[in-house]
Amino acid sequence: MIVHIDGGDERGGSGGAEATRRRPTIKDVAATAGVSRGTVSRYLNGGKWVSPDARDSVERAIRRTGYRTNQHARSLVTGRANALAFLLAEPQDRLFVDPTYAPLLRGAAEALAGHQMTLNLLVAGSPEERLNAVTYMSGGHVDGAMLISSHENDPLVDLLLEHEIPVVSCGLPLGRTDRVASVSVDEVGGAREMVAHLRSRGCRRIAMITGPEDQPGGRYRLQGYRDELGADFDQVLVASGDWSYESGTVAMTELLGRVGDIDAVFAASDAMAAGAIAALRRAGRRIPEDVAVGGFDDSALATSLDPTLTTMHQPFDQISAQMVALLLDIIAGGAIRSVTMPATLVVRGSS
Amino acid sequence: MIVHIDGGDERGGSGGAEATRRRPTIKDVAATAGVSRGTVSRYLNGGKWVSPDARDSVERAIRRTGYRTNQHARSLVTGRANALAFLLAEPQDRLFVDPTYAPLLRGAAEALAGHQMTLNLLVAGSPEERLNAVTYMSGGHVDGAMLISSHENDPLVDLLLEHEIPVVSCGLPLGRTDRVASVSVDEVGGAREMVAHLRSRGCRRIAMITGPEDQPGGRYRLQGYRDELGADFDQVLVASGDWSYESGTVAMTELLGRVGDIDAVFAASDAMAAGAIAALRRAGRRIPEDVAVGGFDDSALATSLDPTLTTMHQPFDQISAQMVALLLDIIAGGAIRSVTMPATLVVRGSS
DNA sequence: AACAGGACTGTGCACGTTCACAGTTTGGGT
DNA sequence: ACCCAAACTGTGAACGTGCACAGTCCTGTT
Repeated sequence: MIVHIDGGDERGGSGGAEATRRRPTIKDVAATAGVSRGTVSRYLNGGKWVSPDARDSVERAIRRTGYRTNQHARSLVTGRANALAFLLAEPQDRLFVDPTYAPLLRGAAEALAGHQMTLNLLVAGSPEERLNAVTYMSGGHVDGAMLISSHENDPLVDLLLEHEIPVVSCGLPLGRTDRVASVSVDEVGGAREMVAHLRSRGCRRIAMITGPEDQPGGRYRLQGYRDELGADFDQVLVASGDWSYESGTVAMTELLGRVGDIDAVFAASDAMAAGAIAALRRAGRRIPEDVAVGGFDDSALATSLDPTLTTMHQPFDQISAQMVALLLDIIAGGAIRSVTMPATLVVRGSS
Repeated sequence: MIVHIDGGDERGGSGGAEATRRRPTIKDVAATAGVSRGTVSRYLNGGKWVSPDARDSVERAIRRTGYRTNQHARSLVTGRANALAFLLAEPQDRLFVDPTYAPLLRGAAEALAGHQMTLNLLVAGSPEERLNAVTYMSGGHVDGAMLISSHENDPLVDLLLEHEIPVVSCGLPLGRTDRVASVSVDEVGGAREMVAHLRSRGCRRIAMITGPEDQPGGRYRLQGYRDELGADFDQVLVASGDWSYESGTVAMTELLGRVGDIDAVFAASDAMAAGAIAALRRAGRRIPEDVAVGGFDDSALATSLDPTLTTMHQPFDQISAQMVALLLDIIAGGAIRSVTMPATLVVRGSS
């Protein structure tokens, strides 16, 4: 390791110069604007009950002094943090393997920017991290939490409820549907639509690669597949994965070894669909001529595959916007609500 | 969209019951412990100059009251936020495509947990986001920033310096090496080592797929490649990518079309190496018999490829730990320093 | 016995903001 | 001419913590 030092510090004023310019406070603004603290405060919080004249001079004073409100002081008195947590309940090694987190994160940050709020990313995979995260959140750092990847009976949900932290879940929180708000895509309906689409293409032996049973996407997409197939459902056509590319490859290989006449496969994620495509290629099957492939998510992968992937589009931007809206409403005292949004079929080259 | 409402609010106490239990403050702890606020405060901040007796009763009182320190009040008086920013300077569409961010993020969070500090993730891709992020940071929310993906002449660096926000960059910040601290891997040396390795395998026509020229990893890995090859360097053997799998495929296809006798390729990222492998396969080349492949990063991809990927291991956990250490030192008044760490060759099936 | 100094403890103030409340002005209706 | 509400403004508390300072006690030395 090479350590290499550049320059020193620029501290210590020369003589009596009042070098350390204190950060301007609301008092300074009030003084230079010729009004009182109260008026400035009112201006900062919406401008209700402040005359046009006062408004102008306050604005000028803020510009002149370079004032910026001290969030800590504000939070101390209001009790609000003006921040929400983006809470990832994923074990360490899985962090960000799911390509769906990025658009969710981005959408939430964008939606929040309009409300003068910010996003704090918290990772709570291990029990220790869970505790840290809850301590942090209940410490007043955050007004509420967006729970991103919840598993069935996740102790995190109980901890959040126990500490009375407003929370909205992405996807139905299995087992606790009634106590926490949620925004979810219509998993069952989406899966049914994909299966119906594959059937309309003439496929008759449609396999499925599922996600983990303890997550809503894993459970309900399988349910939709089963519902739509009805009497045609056959357990031998189902293999399970963990959302990842690799697990898609493994599951597809397993399916091909088990069943000879598969003519379509519906994977519960685009990544698994990509893995399945790789396995199908290796087995010499043509896509979509021999086997049609359908995914779920409409992630960036879908268009960069060869062939491009038919998949169910999840409206991530709307989902995150809804999560923010719901959470802010709950924080403001609103009721716990749940919102379901439709997934829409996007037909591409793989079917 | 289906909206569906469950239950109402549980507000409004029944009669005169003092229902809204105020959060316990340091004063309550002091009262139940039978000591003064000062003693409790001293206990909380290291326990220096507090007697064993007092220590015990404070500890008991904290447990009994369920006290948790109010970070906002603390920050207001100390001026410190006890949080660092993880600042991603990536345009929206590229967010988290780079698999190297996750281990960095995780490592930083872990290193920080030991210091009772937390991480705030900020995304600053667009000019608007840059401004928001800087406003947030200079608002006192954060004590310093870890700049993750810096590009040459990124205006973000100037903004940070201008607002006197302590910053440490991951990778040498092109153009401003002297003014901001940084932790970087020895890009040039690492690239040379990989090229030397490929040569030691008997390869003579070693191609390279580079990253963007405006990022240190893009620039210096190419320089190492060029340095090591010396007189054997040939511009026709160089194609450029953008770190992504797809760009690796495209670059490799381009190289194969341009040069016939390539017997090795060094990709500046594992993802591009994976893309290159796909392209080589498609062209009927065997790996490593016909063409050896080397990557850079040693990301999770490397071991899940077929064949497994020879690559340069980046010590992400050490890098993030160093970034945290350097940043905390700067915040404490230390000098601006830069640290370089070695990348180590990991030989696997692709060479 | 007086004293010095270390170990510990308590108190008042400051941090920068919001909020409730009490004023002051204005304008319109009686 | 009077009054009342609406529109605006200023002031004195808090909010919960850390820190400087002034104490008090105890132990060992002169």
